[in-house]
Amino acid sequence: MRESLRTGELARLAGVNIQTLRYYERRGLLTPPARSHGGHRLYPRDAVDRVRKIKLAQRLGFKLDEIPMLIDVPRRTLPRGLTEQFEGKLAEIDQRIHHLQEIRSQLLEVVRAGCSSVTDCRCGLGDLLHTAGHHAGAAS
Amino acid sequence: MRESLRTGELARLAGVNIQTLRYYERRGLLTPPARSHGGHRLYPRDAVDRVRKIKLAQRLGFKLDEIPMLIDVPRRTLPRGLTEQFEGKLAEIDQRIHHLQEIRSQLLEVVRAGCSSVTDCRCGLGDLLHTAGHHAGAAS
DNA sequence: CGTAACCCCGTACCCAGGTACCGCTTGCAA
DNA sequence: TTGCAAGCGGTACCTGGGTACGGGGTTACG
Repeated sequence: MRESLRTGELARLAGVNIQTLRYYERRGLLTPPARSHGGHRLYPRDAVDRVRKIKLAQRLGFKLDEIPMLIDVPRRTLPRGLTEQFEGKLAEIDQRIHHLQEIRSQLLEVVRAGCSSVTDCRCGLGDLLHTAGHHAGAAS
Repeated sequence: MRESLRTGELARLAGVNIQTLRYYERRGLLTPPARSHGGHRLYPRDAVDRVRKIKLAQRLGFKLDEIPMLIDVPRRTLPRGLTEQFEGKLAEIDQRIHHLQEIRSQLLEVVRAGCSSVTDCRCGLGDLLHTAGHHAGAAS
């Protein structure tokens, strides 16, 4: 087992696309690795870990730009804000859920009103969607 | 009251940016309006309605590309699929809510474990986020 | 007729998170 | 030594919904 990984190996092990690794490097999420004398990237083995952590943080809803703050913790600059990061994100997610639920209930209202026919439409929102059709013959 | 609106007036009345109107026109959401002899757009008054309907459909979670199918109902081609459109979108929204809820519960787990300190971290997911810090001294 | 405000068009840019293509090297094996 | 996959860098493109800029033409009002 070599002590360094090449792009393709890292990509396979971490479950991402090769291009993605280069993209992360451009974005500053991965430090530029050593190179072979031919210029090929030679990743340390724990790069797998790092990429997986990135992916995990992503699945938890963090944006790429937010991730370094989470995982580049120097173990000394003790991040008092770490829990706050998570709590903030939690609040963010809650808000998004809430927003979607509002949309959901409005949609449900439309569906329940059952405006399957445009000429026989009696739901409030759906009505709004059709008024021009009903009232403005020469529209557009 | 003139019977046609200029771009800026329509934009103000419908609550969108002027550029947005041109963008909608490019996207086929607004039919190209008449022009003054100098080339300025002259929108019919009911264009306000149309733009507002577009915005409403958008708030209900529809993409711009999906909106013409909803509001360009010729009142004759009776859209058997109209309710289906809404139901489909509802299912889509439900799925997104569900996905966010999964994220939420994982985040909650992390927060509850309270890994405010990296050296005193005992949560499962948070642990994953820190293992490199704990175990791989020379990482990155 | 002057001039301010408005509008024209095309193009480029923004966010996020990648993906694809190109022509050229490198590494490794037979 | 040659063959060829895999990797290289750079750039362009994708989705989605716009926004901004620049350099000009038009309109309305006085």
